[in-house]
Amino acid sequence: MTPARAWKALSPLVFSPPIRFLSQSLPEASRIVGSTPMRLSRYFLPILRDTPKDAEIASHRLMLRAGMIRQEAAGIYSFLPLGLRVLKRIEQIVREEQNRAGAIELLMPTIQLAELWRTSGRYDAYGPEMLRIKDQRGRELLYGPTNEDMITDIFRNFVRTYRELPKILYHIQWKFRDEIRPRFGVMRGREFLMKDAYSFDLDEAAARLSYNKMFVAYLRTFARMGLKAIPMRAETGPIGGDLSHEFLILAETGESAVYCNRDVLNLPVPGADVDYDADLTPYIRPWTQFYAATEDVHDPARFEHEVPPEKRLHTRGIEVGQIFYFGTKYSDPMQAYVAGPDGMRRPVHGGSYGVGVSRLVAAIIEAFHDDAGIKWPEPVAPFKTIVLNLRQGDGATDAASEGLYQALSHRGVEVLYHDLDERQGAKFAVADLIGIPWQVMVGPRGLAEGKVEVKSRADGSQELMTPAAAIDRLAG
RNA sequence: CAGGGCGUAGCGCAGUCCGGCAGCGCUCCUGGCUUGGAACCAGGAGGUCGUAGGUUCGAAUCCUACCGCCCUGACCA
Repeated sequence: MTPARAWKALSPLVFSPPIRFLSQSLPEASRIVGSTPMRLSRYFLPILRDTPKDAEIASHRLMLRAGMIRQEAAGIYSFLPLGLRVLKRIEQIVREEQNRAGAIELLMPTIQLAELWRTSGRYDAYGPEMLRIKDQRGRELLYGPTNEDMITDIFRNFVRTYRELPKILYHIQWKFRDEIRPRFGVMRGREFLMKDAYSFDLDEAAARLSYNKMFVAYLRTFARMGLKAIPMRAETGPIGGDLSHEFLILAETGESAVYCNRDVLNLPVPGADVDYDADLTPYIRPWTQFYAATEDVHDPARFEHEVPPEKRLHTRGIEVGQIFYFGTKYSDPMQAYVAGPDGMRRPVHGGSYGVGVSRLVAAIIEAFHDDAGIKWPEPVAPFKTIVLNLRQGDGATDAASEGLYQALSHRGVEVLYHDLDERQGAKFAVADLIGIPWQVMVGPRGLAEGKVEVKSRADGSQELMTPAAAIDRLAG
């Protein structure tokens, strides 16, 4: 049947309902996974009242208590519904900024052939932290700890000429590194979700442009999550040069000691309108002109010479991203060559750019929490608002809460409705623990004046307003 | 991997030294009474004491081996 005949075959009668269905479901479908409104009585949120003894740092403790994760083995976790929502939000921000910078998404498998790693010479070089396995035919496989080898293999199979450059390819995939000692929950798990991008350019000068794109994309990515991530000069390994930076967020519980000039904390982040095809150095230079280094590369003499005493900041940080240029490290042994303008084949210059997506969930909590629980920045929060019915079972309160929940849902607000038959105190505690940015408290006391109370989890400020005003505020 | 510690109910723990009915708090279930920061009262459910072997009339407890998990370090997103 041709498309035209198929069209005619559908009578208006049967055709119109699907159209209406489609138009209604489109906004819904365009949302990210798990982003629908929810009532707690139907959700799966296993809150832990006591602190599990295994959890030492705040983020690990809070993720377990808030029912975000469950440990399956050392360094291996299930993401429960609430945790998955946050993970997906972070992933989506990373994705959007990669796309904005011109990177192209693909998806490589978690399992790789040992043979591939032998062609790059890394199978034996990589240590015991690489999980090596065999299939039933005795074929040697491995659970990928990274994907440079595979992406280089993909690239060399399809790209022959400099005319197709530059290219930045990325994926967001689970990886496994059999760390000697996993710890701190998903902060340093063995299995972890990572965005890794790989750039391909004809020479070092071009590679530097790709590097700059990722540099700017990372500034934007972390800023969108509410984080102040500081690029710090990092060790470049055997390649040398100045093209490697680690992005760290400052936190007392961080694993690295850091030294920097306080002024980097107030530098501007490029806006969404940044032109990635233009010269990006004006955006980058301010970030690299100030001293900022982790202990590995810290130079005390330089630090004291370049940074006035009152500007010196020595604290700890959590690495959430890393970018570096590695030249022809993989393209040489794997013969990933392209023809240049002169017709001569030469190895492409590569770089790789990682973001620890699952680690960011924990890192954000380290940056945003208090004694009562998590304080999610809105862009990564599992829900934007939580409606607390303070007198469950009371007709007027139930009706007002339900109405608020429905109205917020219809306005597209991601709302969690706490409709369990619990006392207010318990509901407040849960709301604070799971860190939803806005709490709307609906109780007899406020309703007597026709008001509900909107509370900010971030700063604790509260405001009485009519339900209609609350809806406008939260939907705005 | 080295050093240290821990495996007893869903969670947190006592009991192990000195072998003798498997306990406490929270959670959970039922009912009552309550209602602005994890109330209270009453009743109830829930455990192959990490696994295997050994000693013993008898093992959570003593012995041996193994497994798992956590902490510190070196390593790492």
